Amino acid sequence: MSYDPSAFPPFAVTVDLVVLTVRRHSLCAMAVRRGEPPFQGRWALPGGFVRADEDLSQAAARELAEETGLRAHDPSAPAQDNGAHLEQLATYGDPDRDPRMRVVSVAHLALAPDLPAPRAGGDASNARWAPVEELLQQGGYGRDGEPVAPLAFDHARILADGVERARSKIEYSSLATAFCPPEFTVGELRRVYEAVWGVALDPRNFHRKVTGTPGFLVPTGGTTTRQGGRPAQLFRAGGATLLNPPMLRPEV
Amino acid sequence: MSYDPSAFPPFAVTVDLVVLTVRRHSLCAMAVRRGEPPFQGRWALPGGFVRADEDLSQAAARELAEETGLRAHDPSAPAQDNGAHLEQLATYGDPDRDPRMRVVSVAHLALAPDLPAPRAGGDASNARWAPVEELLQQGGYGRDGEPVAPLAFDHARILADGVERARSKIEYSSLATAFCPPEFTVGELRRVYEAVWGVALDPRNFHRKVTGTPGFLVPTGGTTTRQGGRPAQLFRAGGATLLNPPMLRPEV
DNA sequence: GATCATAGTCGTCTGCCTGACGATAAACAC
DNA sequence: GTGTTTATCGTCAGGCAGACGACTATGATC
Repeated sequence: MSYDPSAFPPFAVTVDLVVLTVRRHSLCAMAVRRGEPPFQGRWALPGGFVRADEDLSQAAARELAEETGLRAHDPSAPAQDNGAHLEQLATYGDPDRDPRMRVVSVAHLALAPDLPAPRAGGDASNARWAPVEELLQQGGYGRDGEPVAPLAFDHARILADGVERARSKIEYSSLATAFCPPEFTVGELRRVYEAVWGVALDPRNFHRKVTGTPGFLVPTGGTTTRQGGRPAQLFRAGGATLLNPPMLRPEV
Repeated sequence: MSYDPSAFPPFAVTVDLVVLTVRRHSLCAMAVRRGEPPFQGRWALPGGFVRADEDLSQAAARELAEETGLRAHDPSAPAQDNGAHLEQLATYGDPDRDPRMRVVSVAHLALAPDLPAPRAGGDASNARWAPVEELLQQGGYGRDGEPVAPLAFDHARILADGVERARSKIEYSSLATAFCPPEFTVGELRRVYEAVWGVALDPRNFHRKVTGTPGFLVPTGGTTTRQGGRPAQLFRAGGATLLNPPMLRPEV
């Protein structure tokens, strides 16, 4: 590794965010509308430049706060301070991914409970939650019948990678609780799995599995009927982060 | 995401490589000795600057070839052309990780079969395979009694992350075959798992498991006695990349 | 050449986990 | 009350993993 200063080309470094949540039983991602070229008017993932004195995770947490108002979860802090889970996803550095200059983007994945309304610098019309299938379908028509343009830059690929990471990670970790409010029921947690995986799960087996995994759920003592039906026990996320044995995703 | 050219600080972008192999029943990583400050004379992970017209994975493959002579496995190509498995690991961008300038390093993980001898620009004394525990122990004494200096920069953390990735990934993927030559026996594959995980596995249960997983192993018809004992069947890696159900790593 | 050490391969048994699904409980709507 | 919805407990069969016995086929040693 030689550091002759003339030997390396300068790069711009950004962080892009795949912010996922579950709304109305479907997996949604945050998208912001680009206000300037290139890809002006198209939807893109939120993100921005890493500052000179910032760590990558700091930059991601700052962007997350700016775009969504969410505080990032300090990984060293105890669970569930209502902050979002934030982790590095992957880095994208194709020379042509930005037409203007060489940009390397360190994508991060954020998982958040369902939130009121997005804000992008206070302008709600330029930020929204959209179902990931809608954002990923190339040039189809959205739910409202409007034609859908693909995401700007290589953001469709980044989003797809983030969704895949989330889908696989809730199998063997307790990360699905990051989509839930601080207190939640087994049924709400099951609906998270169903939305993220896009499958239906047996409520009885799911209940047995999650309540039988030590450290996954801690009962708070309270109950709720906010989902209708018989009152359900409320739980908080337990200390366990790795599930062993894992949740099994039904095939196909 | 605004692109005011005056708004972003310039970064240097490098790739660092965690190259792992299994030698003499222990997990080893490639280390190179630094020829210049900072950390002159200390061991470090191989790596170098990303060039202006290079993708990140291209840069990693180029560095891998330069430092080890290994060709990287094109992920789109069929398995086992004797190239190494190469994947992106994570990106490290702490503002202080390099004392001279702002460097963001995109670390990659490479898995290779046991190789003859390393070469770093043809100079063997400046590159070696070392057991990962030896490289990761901070300021202890190596097997030869010499004091061990920690790896340069944040490379100990990068190596630890790479080792952890490899340990977990061989659980649910067929990646352990990347440590094996094109043809190998069940026992050789088992010794890979034992070296990477640092545990002993039951040869009978292991044999049942790997030969019973569809697509994991394909018999070549040949046999070998290179390990002594009764001749063992030779296998190639099958097409399967994901193991379902996974290999189970014994707890502690 | 018999014996031993080493590896490989095939079976058996038991316990645990999962998927399928029946049954009951506790709320709300009418 | 009746029906609907959701939650929760139980049962049962099949599959897989861990523990481990038994046998096989080579090379090494005496």
